[in-house]
Amino acid sequence: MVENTEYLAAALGEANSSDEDWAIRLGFYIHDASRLRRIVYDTALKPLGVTRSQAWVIAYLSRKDGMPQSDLAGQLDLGKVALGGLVDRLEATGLVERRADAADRRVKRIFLSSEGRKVVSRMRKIAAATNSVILNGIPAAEVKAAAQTLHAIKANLLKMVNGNLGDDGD
Amino acid sequence: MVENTEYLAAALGEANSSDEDWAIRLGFYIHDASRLRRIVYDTALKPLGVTRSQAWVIAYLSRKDGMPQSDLAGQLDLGKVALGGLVDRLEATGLVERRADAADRRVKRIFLSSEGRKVVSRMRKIAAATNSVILNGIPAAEVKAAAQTLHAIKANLLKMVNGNLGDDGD
DNA sequence: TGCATATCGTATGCATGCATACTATATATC
DNA sequence: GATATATAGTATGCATGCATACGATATGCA
Repeated sequence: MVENTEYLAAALGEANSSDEDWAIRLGFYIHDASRLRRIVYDTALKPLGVTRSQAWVIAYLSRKDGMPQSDLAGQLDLGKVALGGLVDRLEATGLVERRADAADRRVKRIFLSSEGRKVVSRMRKIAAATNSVILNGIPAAEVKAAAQTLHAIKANLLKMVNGNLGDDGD
Repeated sequence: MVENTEYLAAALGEANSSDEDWAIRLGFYIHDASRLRRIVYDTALKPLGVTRSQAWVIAYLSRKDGMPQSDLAGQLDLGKVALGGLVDRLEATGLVERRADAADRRVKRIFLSSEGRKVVSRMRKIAAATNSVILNGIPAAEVKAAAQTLHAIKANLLKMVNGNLGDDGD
């Protein structure tokens, strides 16, 4: 949402000691990188007619087809409502299908359509290509280190968000 | 939006070579960390009655009061419409004020109210405290390295998004 | 002077996400 | 078996963000 983090870092934090400063910057960079990644992926996926959120749903289904909506929401860490809306739209474009569960009539299971499967396969190529451009020129060691640090940050954040609800062991 | 990245990384990428794997994970971690940070900050700011987006607007204003809406939108990298909505809500809660520009009647300048100023000062304390918890236990050197890597990634992303529109020299 | 063009902010409509509340259905407990 | 409780999905309404279109002004150039 916000890109010129230098300014905002100054506006939000008063710290200028170098460690504090990097800490504040990191937060903004995470935010910026995420936002820009979203834009880039949305643009890259536009020809497929799916949004990023929709893409995630069908990517997930391509590995675990036929999940109940609630499970899918939990796996993707989305609310039931948000996932319901996504499925609505995916169903409207024919990439996905809701089928009633025979055993539990409350449950609706979500299945990829064959059209959906095609989209997933095109998606994978696009995602791989996009990612390599995004990381262009950055040494693999740095990428790995950054990933590990972010993983630790994510663990801290998860602790703050919930006492560890267990939906994410990662 | 999605937390259990391990699974999705596998679903989206086919690569398992370690470098590729970290590259893919990094993308998801960026996304997860950003999303969780958002939740954490929203929660922390809730007592102040402002959302994160609103917080950014007033934080920015605390340094550059009286900007025209368009400039503010550009600085915060938001669309005019999105910013207009934020200002609507901030104005409704009395943190901010729109005043007509005398010279150019198209322009409305945004000013922090005294109430808004109070909120900003409380915000700063909350933001600093929250950030230190988020980075708890992570060595300063790692934080700095991650920030620098993300900065490079951000630069790549900016190149992809636009040919460098110049709104973000950072 | 006067029209063509650019810019400012608003109006609209779509996609997402959140929270809360509600319906239908299961399950557990007495 | 009957009632209390939990779970699956849906309905609603708010906050954000995007894109497009528009009305009000400004400005540039003939």
